[in-house]
Amino acid sequence: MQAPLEAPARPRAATAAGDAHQRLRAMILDDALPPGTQLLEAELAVLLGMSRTPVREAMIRLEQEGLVSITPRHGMRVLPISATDMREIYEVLTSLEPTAAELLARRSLPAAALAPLHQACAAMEAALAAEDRRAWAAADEAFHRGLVELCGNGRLAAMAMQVWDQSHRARMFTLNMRPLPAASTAEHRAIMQAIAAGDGDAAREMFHRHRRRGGSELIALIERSGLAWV
Amino acid sequence: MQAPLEAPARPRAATAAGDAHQRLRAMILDDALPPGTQLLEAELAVLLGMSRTPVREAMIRLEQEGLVSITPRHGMRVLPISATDMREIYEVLTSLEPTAAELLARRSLPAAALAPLHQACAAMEAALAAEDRRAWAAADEAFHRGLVELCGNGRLAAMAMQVWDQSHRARMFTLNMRPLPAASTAEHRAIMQAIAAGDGDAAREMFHRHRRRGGSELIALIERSGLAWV
DNA sequence: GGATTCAATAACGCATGCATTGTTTGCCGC
DNA sequence: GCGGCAAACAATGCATGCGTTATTGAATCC
Repeated sequence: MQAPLEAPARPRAATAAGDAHQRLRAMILDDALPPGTQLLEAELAVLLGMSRTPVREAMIRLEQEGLVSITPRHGMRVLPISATDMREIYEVLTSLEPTAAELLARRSLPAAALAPLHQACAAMEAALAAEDRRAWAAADEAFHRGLVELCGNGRLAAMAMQVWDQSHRARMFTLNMRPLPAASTAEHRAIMQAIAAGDGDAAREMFHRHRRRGGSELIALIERSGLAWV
Repeated sequence: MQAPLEAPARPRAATAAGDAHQRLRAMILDDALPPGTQLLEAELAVLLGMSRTPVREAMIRLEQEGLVSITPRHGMRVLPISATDMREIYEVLTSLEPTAAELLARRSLPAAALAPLHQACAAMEAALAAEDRRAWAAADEAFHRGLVELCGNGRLAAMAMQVWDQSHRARMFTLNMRPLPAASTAEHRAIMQAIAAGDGDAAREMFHRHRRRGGSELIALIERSGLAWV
């Protein structure tokens, strides 16, 4: 986990540009390239073992995804997340995810289609019992990803995942600063049941409250731990 | 308005890539490059008077904005908007914009800051009286843009504008197929007043109903006028 | 001593060339 | 005449080179 800043060897994408995008994105989310890191095109080209052209294309994608900023003579800078950013992100999620829950509930999918959500809930409960925060976070992510991906609106899903990614590091960082997320786990299960029952209004409402609570907790944590953060 | 497919002369961006992005985006939204249009990198390079490199970078941006798709040996294709796309887009807007209205209402900005919205409302009412649909659409866009830009959440604003752009052509196309948007105009005014009064709940609720009605009207129109559209 | 200007340098944006790879055309067998 | 195969072609993805321009550092002036 403390490898000396090296490009992880992954299943290569078909193109060097796609490969660069995936690998840089992974390195940013894993904190292998911590916030504030500045890298020039040429440095990235060496790091990734390719020329500047595909690196540039990857940088453009990462910039549009809100993970880095590009400044002409200073290369690419991994963006930190401030308390303001977290507020924005949670406002967006508080808006989009309850909508996704409502849409999903109203889709009346066959019960089998909701299996990923059931599994995520179970994994969350198991992780809570084992007090394994990392496993809990993974299950939480699986739940939220599954929810937006199943809701039947690809644009909504892509947007939710985009801000979710932006806040990934902050969630990982605060994970050990929070009490065990017992309430949150129970809320997921309740939302799950409302969706399975096809109760769109309940699913939306419960998710809304879930996000409001979770968001304010996280933002409070971040503000307490100092600004200009992550 | 029927120029023979030529790059419009605009205030040039600092870089050729940025210039290409702006110009292509404008040409797509203005229907100078109609949906389904396929253009190879080399063709775009000639059209825009630059080499393939900056064109490629512009294409990547446009693809991430959901305006075109890139297929390796077939170049860039201007994406059409189907009824399904419109449903997705309006679901996203129905989620994000009421949130923006609520956020804006709760910001209690000085009254002067809401001037853009007041002006947009007035322009909409004037256009309605003059039965000028094009002017009405412009004012409508100004209102919605102003709303999300003033709400204090840049991410939300960017996301809303992205899907707004995606549906621009469809709105323009259906403009003359709809009755004069009298109800919609009145709703904007009412939302405006709720925002000015700082009543977040009312603003959100009214906007929610506004979008639901407008969305279903538009989708009905599109479905009636045949699929695989725009 | 500190600020300013000019020159050297470095990074970038773009153009271009090449190898790769998918597509298409033309030919052959049926 | 039609389907299949092979060769030519074309578009792309990437590497590379160059001109432009911002930045840095050094020398000079106040």
